[in-house]
Amino acid sequence: MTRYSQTPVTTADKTFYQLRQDIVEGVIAAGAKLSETELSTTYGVSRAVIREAINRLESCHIVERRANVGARVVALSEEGLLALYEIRESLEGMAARLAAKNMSDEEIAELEALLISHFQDVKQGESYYQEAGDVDFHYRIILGSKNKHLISMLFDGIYHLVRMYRVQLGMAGPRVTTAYDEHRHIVQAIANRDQELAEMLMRRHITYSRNNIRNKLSSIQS
Amino acid sequence: MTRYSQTPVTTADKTFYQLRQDIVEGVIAAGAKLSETELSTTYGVSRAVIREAINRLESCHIVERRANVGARVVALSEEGLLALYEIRESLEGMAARLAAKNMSDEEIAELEALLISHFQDVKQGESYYQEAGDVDFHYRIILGSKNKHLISMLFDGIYHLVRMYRVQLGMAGPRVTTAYDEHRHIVQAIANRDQELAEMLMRRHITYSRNNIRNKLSSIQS
DNA sequence: ACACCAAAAATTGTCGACAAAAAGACTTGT
DNA sequence: ACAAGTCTTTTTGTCGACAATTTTTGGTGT
Repeated sequence: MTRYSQTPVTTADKTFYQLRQDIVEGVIAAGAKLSETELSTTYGVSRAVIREAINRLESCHIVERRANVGARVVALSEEGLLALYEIRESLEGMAARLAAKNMSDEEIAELEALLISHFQDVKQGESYYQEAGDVDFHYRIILGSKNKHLISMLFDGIYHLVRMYRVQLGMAGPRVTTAYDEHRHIVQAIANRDQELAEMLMRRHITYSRNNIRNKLSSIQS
Repeated sequence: MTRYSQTPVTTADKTFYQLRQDIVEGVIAAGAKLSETELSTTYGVSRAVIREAINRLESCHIVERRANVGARVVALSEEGLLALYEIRESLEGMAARLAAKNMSDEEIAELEALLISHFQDVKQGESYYQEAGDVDFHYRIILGSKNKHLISMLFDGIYHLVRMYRVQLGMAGPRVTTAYDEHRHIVQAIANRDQELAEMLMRRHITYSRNNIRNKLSSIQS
């Protein structure tokens, strides 16, 4: 499988990945200030390395930086999450459309196989599907778009932010069986090379997730 | 008007903007290697500053970097440009949808006024419309989406790349009068708060541009 | 007590130097 | 003449120190 994962080579790479993980997982709290000197001692690297890592985190929209002042981890908000899902609807809808056009027959076969293995999991009542399975499914379609920018925007940017919300606001979210059906129909459309339908179904699928999340959020807040 | 333009404050900022401009305008050729030491003498700043600038250029997908090897300006290709337009179709379509939902009545009025001033230009046969006017129109709608990520992706990323193609492959492109009509219909849909239609018309508008460009490119190559 | 200004402390921005890795040049052997 | 390996050179990666800016602290006057 052609996976999309750059192995870290330089220490700045490793520090960037580590920092991103620590922020996404909540080890470093949302909204917290990132002191360069403090982080450099914590992670045992020079300030230059920390600076490079922070710069890259800024490009991902995981931290916000003000000149001569410093960087803060972004604050999580309901509207922020909904904005992310608007992007996802747009970009992943297009990804599904392009996947229907550009995926090889072999890749589609693999996608169908993945779906079947998920079906087994769902039938056995495993909750595996919820997180990794869902992500894997979407990953394949995004990769199937064969559009470099699309892939990078979603994998390097949006997805880490989405995960940050998922982890820190605790949205594992069910929707397992219904989501499975939606996935199935999307794959079918892709297999039929029906670009319009693939895009439409994907957009709906994400809109549903979005509404599901919004309901949860408002029920928590009330 | 709430414009989207960060004024450079640190020298790294300025160097980044300067470098980006020089690449977009072709002063530094597409595909060229970016030597850190060379650039630091050319621009009269330290290597650390150059490195930060290059890192930010990498986030914009304007340069590609390989660890321990160096950075190169991206190569321009037909498929690369078409891929950019796929993203634009998706993202700006969503922007138009969100603009129809989120723009204030005042902003919409300003947008209509802008359109009228463009109409004057077109009637007088001015070619002003082609570049700045078109960009301004799209900018307002993107800003009108009120989606931070959407705005950043297009303004900080895609648009500079698109301009790089325009400048270096010399695509000023006519389509003036037809594009004007398309713009008019889009504004009308936004004014009517018709989200579906606004998105659809914007997507068509960009698809037309895309096809126009593709025809030009293939006619050049043949 | 509060507002305002000035000095001190802390933090970010920039720089030059050293370490590590890659690219190029040269030698050697077949 | 060509290939492989080694040494040299060049380039990138990392580090600590200095400069510039912001924040905090402390004092002064009203």
